[in-house]
Amino acid sequence: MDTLAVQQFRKNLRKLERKLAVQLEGNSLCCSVTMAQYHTLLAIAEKRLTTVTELATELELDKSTLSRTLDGLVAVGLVNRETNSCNRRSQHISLTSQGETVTAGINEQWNRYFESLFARIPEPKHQAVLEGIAILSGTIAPLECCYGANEYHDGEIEENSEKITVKKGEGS
Amino acid sequence: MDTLAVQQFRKNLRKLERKLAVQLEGNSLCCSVTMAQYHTLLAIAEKRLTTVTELATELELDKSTLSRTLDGLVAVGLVNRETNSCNRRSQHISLTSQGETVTAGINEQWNRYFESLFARIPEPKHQAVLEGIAILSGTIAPLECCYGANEYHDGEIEENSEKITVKKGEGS
DNA sequence: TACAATAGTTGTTAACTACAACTAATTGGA
DNA sequence: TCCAATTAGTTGTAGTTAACAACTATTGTA
Repeated sequence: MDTLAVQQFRKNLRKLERKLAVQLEGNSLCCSVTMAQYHTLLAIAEKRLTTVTELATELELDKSTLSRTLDGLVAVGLVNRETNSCNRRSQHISLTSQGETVTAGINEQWNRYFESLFARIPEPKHQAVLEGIAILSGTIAPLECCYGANEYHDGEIEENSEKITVKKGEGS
Repeated sequence: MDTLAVQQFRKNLRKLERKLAVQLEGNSLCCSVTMAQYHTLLAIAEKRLTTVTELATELELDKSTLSRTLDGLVAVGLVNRETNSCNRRSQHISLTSQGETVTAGINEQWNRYFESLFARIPEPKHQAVLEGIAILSGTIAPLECCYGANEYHDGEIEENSEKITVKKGEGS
């Protein structure tokens, strides 16, 4: 795997990443659920009956983050959150019937979207797209902190600032 | 393209999306730039000399969002932001030499990461991954609002709430 | 019983984003 | 020439997503 191919791959992945984030996620609100809610609904639909901790592990999010996402979904009646009577610390999380309807609807919409997307890709290339995403999604592992080498900024950035960000709305 | 294949594809893409967002982006901070800054630096590096509007178009972000991302990068000396003397409304945006160093370093790190990632994928599958991402990143188009059909929630969600979210830190 | 572990929530902070309203500069007519 | 429209960018504000730390409540264990 030569560096040039990796460079081009990174560029494409970056583009894909931005498109997923900006073009698709940006529009998710119009379907009445936010992207976090969408991911959560689909994860619950898959498990059918689950817990906060299990969902957080599945989605690789902090329990607190998930707890609040569930707050929203429970508040609008898409998710049930019932104390487990066998272990009153834990909760049964499941979709309400309305939640199932909405999740099914969202699924249908996205299926249509991706069907129309594949319709714009030449038939012989379909397999590469399907397989490529499957392999990649199964292979990506957490990036270790400053993977490989980080010498370049130890003496260059740190001396200018503790943190490369700037408080908003406080300057001047 | 049958629906079952699309379902599986969506599931994988969703997994990839989460991994990119949570596992990789979540760790980007430790490399001294945030993910938004990283995307912006790379876009500037590609253009070499650009403007706020051009960058915003390229990254598909609002000008105001980009303006603030640039604030941060300028504040730490990675980006130059100079008024264009020919048109004093616009600005020349470019990397400082330090910005180039940092960007090159980030590139190197990510190249190493992806090289190690490809090392974990069987050789004959490399082409499918490269091609699949390239095709997909070139094909994804904006999702039209409630693409296809949205009948299912017009009478089901709206009657329960104006918005499927809940104000945080204000309830009871 | 006291202590540790587990499950989940709340307080707080921060990054990222868009939209609306704004300033400043430029362009194009009347 | 002067005024309106356009263009470039910034600032105010608010919403979504997320993590970390500290907390309550419950269960398990020595």
